[in-house]
Amino acid sequence: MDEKPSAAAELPKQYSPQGTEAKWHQYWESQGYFHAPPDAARKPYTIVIPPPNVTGALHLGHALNNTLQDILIRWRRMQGYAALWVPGTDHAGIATQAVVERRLLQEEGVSRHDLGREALVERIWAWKEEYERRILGQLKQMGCSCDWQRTRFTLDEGCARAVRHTFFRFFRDRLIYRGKRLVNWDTYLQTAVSDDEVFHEAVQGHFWHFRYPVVNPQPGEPDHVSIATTRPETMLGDTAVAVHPDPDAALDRVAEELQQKLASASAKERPALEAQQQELERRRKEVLPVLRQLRDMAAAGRKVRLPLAERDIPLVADEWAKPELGSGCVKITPAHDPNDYEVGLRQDLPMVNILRPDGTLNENAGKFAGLEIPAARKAVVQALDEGGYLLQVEDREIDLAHSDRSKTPIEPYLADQWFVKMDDLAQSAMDAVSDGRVSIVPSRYAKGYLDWLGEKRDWPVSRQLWWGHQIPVWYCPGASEVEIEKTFAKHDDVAWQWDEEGQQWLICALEDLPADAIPGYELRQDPDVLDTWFSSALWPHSTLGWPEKSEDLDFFYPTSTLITSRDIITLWVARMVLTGLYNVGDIPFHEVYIHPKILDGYGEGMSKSKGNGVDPVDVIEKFGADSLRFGLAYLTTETQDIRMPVEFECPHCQALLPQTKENRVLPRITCSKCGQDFGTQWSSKPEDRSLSRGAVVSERFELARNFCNKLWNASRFALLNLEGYESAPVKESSLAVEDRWLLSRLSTVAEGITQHWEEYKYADAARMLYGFAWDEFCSFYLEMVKSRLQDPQQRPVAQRVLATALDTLLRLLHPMLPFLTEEIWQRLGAAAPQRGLTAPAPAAESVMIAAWPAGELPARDEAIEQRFAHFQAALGAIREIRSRQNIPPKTQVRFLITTDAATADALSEMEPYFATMAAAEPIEWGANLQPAGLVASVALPGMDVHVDLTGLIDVASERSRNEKELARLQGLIRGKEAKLQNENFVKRAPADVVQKERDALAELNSQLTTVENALSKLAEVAS
RNA sequence: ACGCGAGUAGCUCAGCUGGUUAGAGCGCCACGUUUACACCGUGGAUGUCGGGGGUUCGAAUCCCUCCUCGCGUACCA
Repeated sequence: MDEKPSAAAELPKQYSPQGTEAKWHQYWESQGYFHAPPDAARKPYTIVIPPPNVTGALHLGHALNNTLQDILIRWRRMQGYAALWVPGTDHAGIATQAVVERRLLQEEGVSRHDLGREALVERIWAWKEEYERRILGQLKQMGCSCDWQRTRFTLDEGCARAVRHTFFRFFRDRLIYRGKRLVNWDTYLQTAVSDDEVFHEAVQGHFWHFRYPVVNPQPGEPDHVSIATTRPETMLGDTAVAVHPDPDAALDRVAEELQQKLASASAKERPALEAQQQELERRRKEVLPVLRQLRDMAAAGRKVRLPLAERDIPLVADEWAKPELGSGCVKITPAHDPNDYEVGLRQDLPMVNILRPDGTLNENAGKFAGLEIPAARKAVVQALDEGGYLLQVEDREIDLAHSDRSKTPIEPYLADQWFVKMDDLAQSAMDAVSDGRVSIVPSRYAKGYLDWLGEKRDWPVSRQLWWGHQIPVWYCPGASEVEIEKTFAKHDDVAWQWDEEGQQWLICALEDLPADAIPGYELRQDPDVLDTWFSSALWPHSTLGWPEKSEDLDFFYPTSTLITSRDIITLWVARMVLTGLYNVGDIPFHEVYIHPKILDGYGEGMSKSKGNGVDPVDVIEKFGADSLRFGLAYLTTETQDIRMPVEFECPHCQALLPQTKENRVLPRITCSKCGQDFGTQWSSKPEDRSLSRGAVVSERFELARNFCNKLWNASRFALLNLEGYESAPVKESSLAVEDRWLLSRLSTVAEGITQHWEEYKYADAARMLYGFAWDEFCSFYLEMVKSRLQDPQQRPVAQRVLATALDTLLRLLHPMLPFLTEEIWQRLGAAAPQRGLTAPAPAAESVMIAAWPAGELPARDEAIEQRFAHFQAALGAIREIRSRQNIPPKTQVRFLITTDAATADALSEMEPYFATMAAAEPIEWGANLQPAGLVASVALPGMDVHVDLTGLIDVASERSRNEKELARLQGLIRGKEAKLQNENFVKRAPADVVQKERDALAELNSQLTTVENALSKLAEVAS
């Protein structure tokens, strides 16, 4: 016969995600499912993507972040919300410029200054185009259901307008100001960076002790002061030496604190504290008198001689000098140290800057001018030594500040910068979280947010870069206020302030001003750009149309949830809250969910520079996007970061080679299996680059891949058995036990998953679906429905339930496994276009827009679930006996179950399934039955299962098993008895708990009897 | 130094509003090709729940303390 193969028959045995994924993404896009216009008939659900930096391609951290967002968006969309997910990318000012500059230098030997501003920015735009395309492509490959029509970029026109308006409003409201401040200076990139762009790293350094001579020492006075530093070259910028104004009181306070500590110290801590105490006493005797003298000398306006610079600098009395440390005196370099800067302000000291922006010393450094810092350091130390000023050098580990972007040491540097005043803005953002308008999940992260904002440190927003939003301020030194007013009187989009420090007008405008805007003067725009977080801070409202009036903004703002990682809670989340409140008058989002970080197998964060980063596309190619998504969701628990051991996959033989700290940065690796070489991301030489590249993957996605395959095959089974399917309402009475059980379980699971999504319990949801689909749907339901599908009488109902159950399961799985579920949904649609039990209806054209399961199936039926549990237990017992007795799978066994009448009744209905699932047939079931002949037994709560072993028994193994079981039960019984004999327990524990223990004991005793009986029977046989 | 998190089976992790006989996946052992699936099936072994103290009738779960690891923040003349 020439049969036409059905769609189902073509299904391969293994699910292969390659090919199907791109197809469905295209389909969804062509159907317009991703687009979410405002829709008054629906409730809004909005997420704005944390825009990935266009510095490079996405890694697994992004994959996690975006998977979690897509799961929520798909789920809410199915629930009927107008679910909008706004995609986009971030220009990442300093980071991107640094990457491109480095590239230029490496490949063309060209610096930004060689190229010029315009050309460099052009190059960065080209880079941005390339990586934006790559990033958006990656997101699509992952299945992200963003509204792609709304794709935004923090440097696009809309964002530029939002930035302009915000800056202008800040300026007008005097929330933004310009001033000389000590900033973190990156001498490599030649820009200021914020505290948050700085990381600290311990390096080996030295601690130098110098002496500064006292000018004209009087008899009895010290002739020098001793100071110490880790950065000797800064002494050229010293403008004072400080001593504590009341060293006696300060030392007393320290002594008192020490005393307190000692009082509560453990024996182990005591010696160290006592040593400190002794040191303090020594200080009192030896150092304190000198400090008193110096304090008095400071009060008298005395000076010390600064060597090399040959300047006289004052002794000042300031609390910053700690009498308990070092010599008790400290050099003050206001222009190059944050603490000294504060002292400088307090004491009204001159601030001598000794650096040029490029990190070389300037003319203030005298003969050291032009040297780079390391060279200057050496030269200064040598000169001091030669002059007899060097007292001592110690080796010391120094926690040195580095720029996050250039990885070079940060120099504190005095520069003109723009700042945003944080007082009220920060307070508003704190209030929003304190009063619960914005809630942070998990809540423990709220503390860091509040602490950080609580410091209310002004936000330095200017960067000496070329890639970013240029500061919309024009300088005009000469004009009078009258002239300015005359020019701009009719413009409410221009505001101005007098800059006292710079002796010039600062003119801020919404639209660019021409250089000749004020007749007779030349305006010059500030060349700096804004901190990249300035535009990111506006992201939730700028992407929805602000500052224009916009339907989108009205409908979708505030957004629902922000999903991000913990390291940008302050940098980004806090600032979005404050700008949202300031610009729009409302919070930007109701909830912030903070997800775990992905670490490698050694517990280290993933990064490009470490070489342990994983490209999600590698994972997708090996395991499929659904496996990537499910695997990540499965690992997203509330407290644990995600440990992800990383492997290279040999491109020749597919062997997985564990990544170690050593091999992960090699340009070429030899496969230990096949002996062939392959390349890595570090390959740069032509001979390495020509090798095939080994993908970097992790075996932690195998669980998800296997799960997908399992689902695929379960569906394959269903589809193979849906031939001749016809939809019709199914009467409840025609349902089989397993149908009712499965439907009850589906209802329970649907509720559970909904709850988990509401609470961001990704791992719980994934585990629940994994367990349900594998252990219940596949291992039990499908096995049980097999025989009914063979029976023409029962087949139609079985098919209808099967189609409906699979339909529901697919919808529950879809947010996590969009591609696989769509693939099956479409095939299911071909085989069973109308589905449903009470009122079959045409299935949705795509699972993506199908309704989220809620209340459509019969509610949970505890009785049937209980009954089923008995069946599963009995079946398990028989299988266990078969296995331990080594009974061949095809050999039929007979069994007997003693249990109460109700359970026996329920079990007897399941008779056929014992035959198909355990090759076992019942002898009898009921109360008070005694097994005749030789049996193997398992005692279960509420029932004993005996399998007739005539002619089969392996006595020895049966005996040892039973003896083990006997001992186990006896142990449990002893524990329970002890508990129940404890009067306190019986008296104080709640009655139901006590009763539960009594019941459990009775149950255990009955199990024990069964085992004892079995053993005595075995003894008879043996003798 | 302070704050947060973690320490549960060989590995990676659930469980922690106190009351089960402490679970899962991988790995391991045995059996198995039963017509959806070997990316599979059936069964099994494996844990003084980091150490010590306390609260309680009862602690993996609460409190104190110590140890180890990770992260964050601060300071370091």
